[in-house]
Amino acid sequence: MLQVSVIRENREKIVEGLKKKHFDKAALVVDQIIEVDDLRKTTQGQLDALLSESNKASKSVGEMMKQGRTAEAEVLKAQVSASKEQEKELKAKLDQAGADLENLLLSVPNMPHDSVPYGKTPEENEVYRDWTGDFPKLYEGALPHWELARKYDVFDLELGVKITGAGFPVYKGKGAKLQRALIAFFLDEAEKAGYTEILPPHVVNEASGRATGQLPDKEGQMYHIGIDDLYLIPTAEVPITNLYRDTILEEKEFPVKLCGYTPCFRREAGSYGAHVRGLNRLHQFDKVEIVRLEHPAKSYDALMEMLEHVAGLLDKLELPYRILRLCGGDMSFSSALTFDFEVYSAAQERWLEVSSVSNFETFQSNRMKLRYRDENKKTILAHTLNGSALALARIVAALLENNQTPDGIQIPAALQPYTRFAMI
RNA sequence: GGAGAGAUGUCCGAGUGGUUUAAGGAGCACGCCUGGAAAGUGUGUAUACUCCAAAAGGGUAUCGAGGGUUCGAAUCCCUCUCUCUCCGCCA
Repeated sequence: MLQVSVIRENREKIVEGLKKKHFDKAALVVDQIIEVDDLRKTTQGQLDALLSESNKASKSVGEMMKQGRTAEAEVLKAQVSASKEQEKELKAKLDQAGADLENLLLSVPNMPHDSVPYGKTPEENEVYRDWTGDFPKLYEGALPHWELARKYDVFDLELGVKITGAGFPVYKGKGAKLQRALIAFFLDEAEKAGYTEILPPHVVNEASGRATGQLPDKEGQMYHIGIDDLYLIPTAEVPITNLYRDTILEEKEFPVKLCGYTPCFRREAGSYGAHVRGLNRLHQFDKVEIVRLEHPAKSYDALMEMLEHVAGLLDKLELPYRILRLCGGDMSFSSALTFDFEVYSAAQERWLEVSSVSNFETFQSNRMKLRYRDENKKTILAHTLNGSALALARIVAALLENNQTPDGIQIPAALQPYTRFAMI
């Protein structure tokens, strides 16, 4: 959520920037925001003045009563009573203006960073760092991972359908151990990089979903538990970032670096088709997430650091990857700048998105009231960032496919201490 | 699930309708004192919105949340949320 003060001061720049996000109503909505905010301000001024008078009068009533000047007190009482109606009206007007303003602000996506390329579709994303190494050469008869799963019995989608539904895989034997190994590996690497491990709840309340930007706009993407009004988390970003909702940090507490493993639940409504076979798109998958809270002046350095952390993970797993800078049209609603990591899957002959690293600047912190106190004791919104480090299912797909040999599937050296087997 | 108690500032804690402008204590910050420290002592120490060109300084709201009664509510009433204790159930 953008701040009204920022919108007021940078109207033209914001309208222009939001074009990148294809938010066509930008000019109109920005004008509405300013108009409603003006109304809110004048109304509050009127109400405050009225309340101030009532408060003073009430105090006088108390004094008069004490001194026994009851007749005078009664007159004053009647006066204050009379102004009540007007107070009520102004209060209602103020509440309405506040609600209208909130709704307008919630409808505006984050301002993209200057470096974000124009473009609408994933094809228009910019290749930030291409893969310069070799691509795996597979032997004759190499299989896609869903065939490999059958051959080596590492996961079973049909069993998942039986007990839950489509998109909920059951991992088995070495397949299950591989999941566990990857989670432990990713968490250990994050710890080495200075991230504190968090194991949060896997369901969150509405306030949390709102703060990180999943609600109200992306309601249909999350599983909702109606009986208790809770949501299954689509990513650990939601509970972990929300640990700091309604918090004022001291400047010296930066940077806050957190990581956590959670399963992720996504309804993925409407995304069915040729590219969703096997582990490519699931309703439940495992992921280790890194989250950072940063001083605004340092958030882009932090973003680059996170980028290198994720790159390091893929290097250690010996997977070919490239980094994309997302264009305005492919970025999420709440992000200011996003880099995606894609791993090349040789058997499918396509790139698979395995990580997304984003700077949200103040978009989330404004919604969640996450601030810090600067040297002048002023409270200022912090910047929030997060990235997948990494999402498991597609990493598993790529590992199975790229490392297959006629004798089995080779486990990368870095992972073997965790799997305690070298081949599947 | 049943019964009871409770929620006050950074923390502890007083406060049952009007100098509460939230007592007192602790913590923290700055100063005095000291050779230095402790002790002592003084001052300060919430958030949001808003007025003012800015600063200084005002106004309004906030005692778990929302509503109500009243000229006036931390205090009385209603609804909700959460926490604790005991019992029941249970990994």
